Amino acid sequence: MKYVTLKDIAEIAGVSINTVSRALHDKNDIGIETKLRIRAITEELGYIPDQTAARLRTKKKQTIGVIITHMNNSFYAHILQGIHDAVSRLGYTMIALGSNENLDEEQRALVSLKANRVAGLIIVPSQDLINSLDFDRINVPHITIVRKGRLNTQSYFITDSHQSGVLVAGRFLDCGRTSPGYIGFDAMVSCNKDRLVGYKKTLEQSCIALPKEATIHCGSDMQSAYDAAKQLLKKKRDIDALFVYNDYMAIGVLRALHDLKIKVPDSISVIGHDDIDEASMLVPALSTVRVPKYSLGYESASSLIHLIEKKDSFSKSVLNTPELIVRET
Amino acid sequence: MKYVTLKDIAEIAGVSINTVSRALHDKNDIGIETKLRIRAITEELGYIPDQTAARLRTKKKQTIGVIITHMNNSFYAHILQGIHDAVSRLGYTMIALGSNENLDEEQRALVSLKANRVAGLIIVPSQDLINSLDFDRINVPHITIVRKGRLNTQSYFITDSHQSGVLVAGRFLDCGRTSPGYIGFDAMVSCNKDRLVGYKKTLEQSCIALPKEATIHCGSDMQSAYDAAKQLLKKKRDIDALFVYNDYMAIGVLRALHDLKIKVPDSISVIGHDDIDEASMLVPALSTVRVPKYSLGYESASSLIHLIEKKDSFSKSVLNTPELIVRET
DNA sequence: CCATGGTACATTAACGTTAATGTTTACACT
DNA sequence: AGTGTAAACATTAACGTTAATGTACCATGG
Repeated sequence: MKYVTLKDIAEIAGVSINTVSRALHDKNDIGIETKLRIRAITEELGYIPDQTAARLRTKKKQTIGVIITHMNNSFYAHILQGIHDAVSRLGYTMIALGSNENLDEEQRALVSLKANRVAGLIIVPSQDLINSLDFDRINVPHITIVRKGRLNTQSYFITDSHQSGVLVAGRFLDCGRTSPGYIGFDAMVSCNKDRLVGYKKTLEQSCIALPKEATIHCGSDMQSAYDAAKQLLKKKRDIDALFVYNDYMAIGVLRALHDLKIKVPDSISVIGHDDIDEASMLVPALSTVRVPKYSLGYESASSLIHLIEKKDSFSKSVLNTPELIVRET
Repeated sequence: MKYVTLKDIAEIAGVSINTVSRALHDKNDIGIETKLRIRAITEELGYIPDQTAARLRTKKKQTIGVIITHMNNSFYAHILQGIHDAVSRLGYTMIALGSNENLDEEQRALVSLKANRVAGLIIVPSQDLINSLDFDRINVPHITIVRKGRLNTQSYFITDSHQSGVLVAGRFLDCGRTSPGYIGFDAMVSCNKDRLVGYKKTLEQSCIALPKEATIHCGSDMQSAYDAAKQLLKKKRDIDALFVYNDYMAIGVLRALHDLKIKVPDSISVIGHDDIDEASMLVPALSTVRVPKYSLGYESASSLIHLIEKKDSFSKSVLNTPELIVRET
């Protein structure tokens, strides 16, 4: 409740506040025995420095803000872990907030993080890219991850979504599937768009069409995906291969197929995206596209901090290469 | 990069810093036209108050720290959402960190949060309760959730784990199961212990034993649960009912049973705990015990803030009643 | 013996706020 | 005219730090 301050320590030690500060920071201009005495008192009182006051003074902010879309998708849990590890290794702390794919919450999160004077931001831009954050005006160092931002101008760390589409299409072609479908997320989201393009083009190179009525875009929760899958397969029963935007949604899709009594993978093959923890444990185990979640977080945070500290005018865009993981679907 | 300050606004408006502050806070002692002029300038410059500086001055900290064990279990995502909503409705912000069920990380998280001068803490105590946080020494208002703390003295918001065990045992008895098993988490964790006691006692009241070799304790990740289930069922093949510590682990257990070619629920019935999003979408859909995740977070955060602001010497302990959700396992 | 320089401190100021206290001006009232 | 008072501002101080600057003391050297 009442925190110990430098002043408390100074009074007990009978020295000035500044001397205590110097003693704790191993600065010069301090006698060895004074230093040890101060250290002992500090230890005893359980002093924990007030980082907020220190930051106010030094103008080094040392906090990285993170805005992700979904707190309940374990895909992001791994990314957060990566960010957290990188950030704390470099002496920073992390504040993570969720936008729930909602522009209002995204804006509120942004304001909250700026009010807390974060040194930089890592953002997964929310669904509505037309109206999403105007990155030019953020005026805090920032990068987007997972998805490109609205203007595609700022730095981003994403995976090669186009390549994901290519991989999945290739797999379906190898299996001799002829009637592919796609269950995607909001059509404007960059990674959704890129995946779809890579998927469709690759299919078309082998003269397999992806008709408009075989693709559907829905919300990013399991239930929406469940509903979308049912709707899609009622409309177009002959689909024998389904690429789903992410594994989380694919869980709903698999359930829908089960309820429709469509056998996976005999009647229909399903491939998700992300390779979340659940994927290998599902029955049947979900085939998917693996992306380096942890390192995506770790590397993006490391780069952001590098940018902040070195003040490079960096505009780095990293494309991680995805990897197809074939399991049972 | 460079944030607008009150000073900037004051210079443009040609007034003192304090006048700007009063204008923005709707204080008295300010002329209406001056106020409007200042507001206009503020708006134009996109001023966002520095909460850290304000908190330093007012000594109102307005941040709640949260330490949870698992970032990647969606059970906690819902709790966090509840905390976040409660906290922000009351004008606070939230910093959430994960301990990964690890004492060191838990300690580091605690220090980090204290260094950021949080007003209060919501903690899911980590696995190793013997050595876990010494809550008496935290000296910041705090409550534990989900699990009791080491000394069981401080305030906590948990669900009635004993009752969970009773419900599951009752269900197994109703189905005529005679050889129950338990796949649990660390034996010292309060909710694990309580669930097991309720489960075992209820079974024994109907003269069904829960032998030692039918219970196993393992790590809280899917893979550990998968391994544990395999091990348990190789050792004791006749188990026909399995209560699993949580749904997340149950996903691994279901997969293990599938790999062992044991039919669910024909040969063995499985009930998890938490009712996470995935539960209803699994094939077969997981029967489970539902707990009010969101409201657990919401209510605990509301209470904590009440405690902080009213300075009640509160020692509130809330037991939420769990609810059995019967699905297909 | 006094200037020089180093050691080990203290003092002061600043970060961006907010709260308490001062100050100026205008105007009403006796 | 002189006093009181209220409105509308400014000034100052404080929150807990850290950085820059100041100072007392002692030892050293020419």
